[in-house]
Amino acid sequence: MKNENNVTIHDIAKALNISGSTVSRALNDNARISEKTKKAVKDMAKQLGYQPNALASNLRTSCTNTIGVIIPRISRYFFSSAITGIEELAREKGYNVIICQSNDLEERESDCVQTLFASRVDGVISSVALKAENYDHYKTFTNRNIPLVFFDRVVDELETSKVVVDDFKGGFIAAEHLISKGCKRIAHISGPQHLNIYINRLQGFLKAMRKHHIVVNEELIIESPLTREDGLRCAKTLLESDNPPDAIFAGNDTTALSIILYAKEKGIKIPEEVAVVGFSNEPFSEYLSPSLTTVEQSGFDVGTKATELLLDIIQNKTGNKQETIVLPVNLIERESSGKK
Amino acid sequence: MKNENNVTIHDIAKALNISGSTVSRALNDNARISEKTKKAVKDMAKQLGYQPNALASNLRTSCTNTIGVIIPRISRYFFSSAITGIEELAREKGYNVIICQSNDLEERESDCVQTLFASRVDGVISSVALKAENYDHYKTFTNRNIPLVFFDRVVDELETSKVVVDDFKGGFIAAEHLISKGCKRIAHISGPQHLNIYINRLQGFLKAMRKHHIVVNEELIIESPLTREDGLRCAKTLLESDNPPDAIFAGNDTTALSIILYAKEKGIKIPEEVAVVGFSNEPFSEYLSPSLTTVEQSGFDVGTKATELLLDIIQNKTGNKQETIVLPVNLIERESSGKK
DNA sequence: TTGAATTGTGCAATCGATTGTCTTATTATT
DNA sequence: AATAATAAGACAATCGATTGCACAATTCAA
Repeated sequence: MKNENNVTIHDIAKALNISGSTVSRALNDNARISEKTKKAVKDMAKQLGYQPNALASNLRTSCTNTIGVIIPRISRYFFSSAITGIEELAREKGYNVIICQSNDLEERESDCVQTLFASRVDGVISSVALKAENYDHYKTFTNRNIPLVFFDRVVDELETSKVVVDDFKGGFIAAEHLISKGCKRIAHISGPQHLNIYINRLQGFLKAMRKHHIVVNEELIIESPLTREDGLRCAKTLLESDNPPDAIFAGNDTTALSIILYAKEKGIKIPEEVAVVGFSNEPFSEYLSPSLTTVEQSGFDVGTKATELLLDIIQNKTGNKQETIVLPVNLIERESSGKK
Repeated sequence: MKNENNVTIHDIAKALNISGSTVSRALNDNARISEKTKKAVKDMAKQLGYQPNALASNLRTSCTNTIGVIIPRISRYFFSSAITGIEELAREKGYNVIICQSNDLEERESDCVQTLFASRVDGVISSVALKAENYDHYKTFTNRNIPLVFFDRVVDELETSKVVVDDFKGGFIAAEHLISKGCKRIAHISGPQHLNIYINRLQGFLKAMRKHHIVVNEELIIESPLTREDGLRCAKTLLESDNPPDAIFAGNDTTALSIILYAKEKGIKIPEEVAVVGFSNEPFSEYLSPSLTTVEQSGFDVGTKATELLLDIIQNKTGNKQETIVLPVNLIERESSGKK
C-alpha cells in the first residue's frame, strides 16, 4: 500500500529549486518562461507523476471546464444518444460532463439544478421533466448568468437558446404519409400539451389534415403521458370504439408499440385494418412485427448542436442571442403503414 | 441581467457581524455553536440566497462527494440501466456522479481515468473497454488508494472488488435449455476471451454439454467481437456450413439479433431449423419475431450493488477486502427456442 | 472569592493553482 | 558607457470553506 502520493506544483518547484509560480506558468506554456525551464519543469512533472488538481485550479479561476446535463432518463435511447453527442464534442473541446437524471420529476429536477450549481459548472444543457410545471429552479442559473441551453423538451416560458427537431414537420409528414396510404379516419395520440414538442407534432398533424381537407374528429385526438401502460389504454379506447380509426399517429414509439401489441392480441391487422406511425425511431422499432413506420430524430445531432451552442455562449459570452435551432426529421417507412 | 451574485460565507458573516468560521460551523451544525447563532446564520443564508461553493469545500477537505463512472457506451441499455442504479443510490447517499464513456477504446479509457483523477473523485466504478488489453492506467487510482470497483466487464489482472452476474450459470442454463429442447448440435458464439464474462459464459456452456454427454464440436465454438456486423459473419459461417448447428447460443442479444435477421432473410426457420438463445435481455429482444429467448441480467442491480460496495470502501476504508459479488441471472424463454 | 471547567467565537493557516506586481539579469540603443 | 527595454523568474495575495488553537465570557465547585 503506497502512501498518499499527491504531487503538487510545489513539489516540482522544490525539486528544481524554483518557485511555484514558475512551475505553474511553465506547465501552462506561458510566454514568460524560457523553453529550457519549461522543459525541465515538464520533465520533472512527468518524473514525479504530477497530476494537476482541478479543484484548486477551478477555485482560483472560477471556471470548471465542466458542463452539466439534466435529462429525464438516461435509459431512453434518444437521451443516451444525445449524451453521447454532448460528451463527444465537450471532450474534444476540453470540457467534462456531469449528468443528472430528473426521472421526469420536478423535485428531482430541482435537486439536479442545485447539484450542478454547487459544482459550479460553466454551463448547463437540459431537457425538462415531463411532470414539471414550474421552472423557477432554473433561475439559479439564469440569475447568475450561467449559460443554459435546452433541447428537445423545451418550454416557451424559459428564455434561452434551444435545440429541437422539427416536430411540426414530423407531425405533418407522418399525417401526410398516412393520408397518402388512403387512410381517412386518422387518430393522433398526443403528449402533454405544456411541452412544445407535443404541441408541434399535433399542429403539424392538423395542418396536414387541413391541407387534404380531412375533417378532424375530436374523439380521435387524445392526450396521454405516452407511457407503455397508458398506450394500452389509448389503444383500447381507439380500437374498441364504435367507429375505430383506420390509422393512428402515436406521439412516440413507445405508444405505437403498445398499439401494435394490443392489436396483435386482439387479432386486429396492421396495417390492413389500422396503420400505425410512431415518433423517434427507437432501436426496437425496426424489429417489431410489423416493423414500425416512424419519424426519425437524431439524439446525437441534437446533443452535438446543443453543446456547440452552449460552448459558444460560454466562450464568447455574446450576450443572450437566444437562438432556436431546428434540426430536420425524416420519415422511415416500414411495414406498420403498409410498406412491403 | 443581474450582477454576479455569488454569496459566500463571508457575506453572511458580515451581515451578522460575526466571523466566517462561526458561519461555517453553524451551517455544518457544529456542536460548538449555540442554537441561536445557528438559526440566525441559516436564516441569513436563505435570505441572501447563499449556495455553498463545493469547489472550495472540496479543496480544503480533499473529498469531493463525487464518484466517477467509466463505461464503454452509455447507449447500451445494460450500461444505462447500471448508471441509473449507480446514480440512484449515490444521490441518496449524498454523492454526485461523473460519467465517462470509453467507447470501448483503451486510449479513451485512459483519458477517462485522467479526467476523473483530476476531478479528485472519491471513488470509481468501471466496466472495462472491450478493446483494452493493458490496464496500467488504472494504477492512477490504485497507487493512491482511490477505491475502485469493477462491474460486469472485469479482468483478473485488476485486483479490486467486483460485481458481476453469474455468467457461468447463464451459459449453463442457456445450454441446458437448448438441450432440453432436443437440440444436439449446439453452437456458441463467444466474446473476446480476455474478458471474464465471456470466458464464464463459454465455460458454463461447456459444463452443460459435458453434463449431458454431448460432444462439443470445435467448429461450433467461434469467437467474435459480438457486434451487429460480426454477428452476420458468424451467422453466415454457422448456417451455411455443410453441417449446420440446430441451435446457437449467442454471446449477446445483438449477435442473436443478427442471426435472426440473417435466418429470416435466408428463409431458415427459427426455432424449427435452428433455435437461438441470446444474453442480456436487451429491450428489443422481447419484440423480435420470433421473440428472443435470452438470459436476463439486471444492469440496475449490478450498478446498485457496485455503488454499495464502493461507498462501503470509501466510508469505512476497511482495507482491501476485495469482494467479488455475483448476482443471479435467469432465463427468459421466448419463441426463438420454441416457446409458443 | 478564586481557580477550574465549560461554552461560544474569533484568528489565522490551510488546501493547490493562478496571477498581478516587483525584482533582477540580460540585451539593445544611442 | 550609460540608459532604456526586455526577458525570466520570484513573491505574495487570492479563490471560499474548513479547522486547530487561542481567548473571552460564563458557570461551577470548593
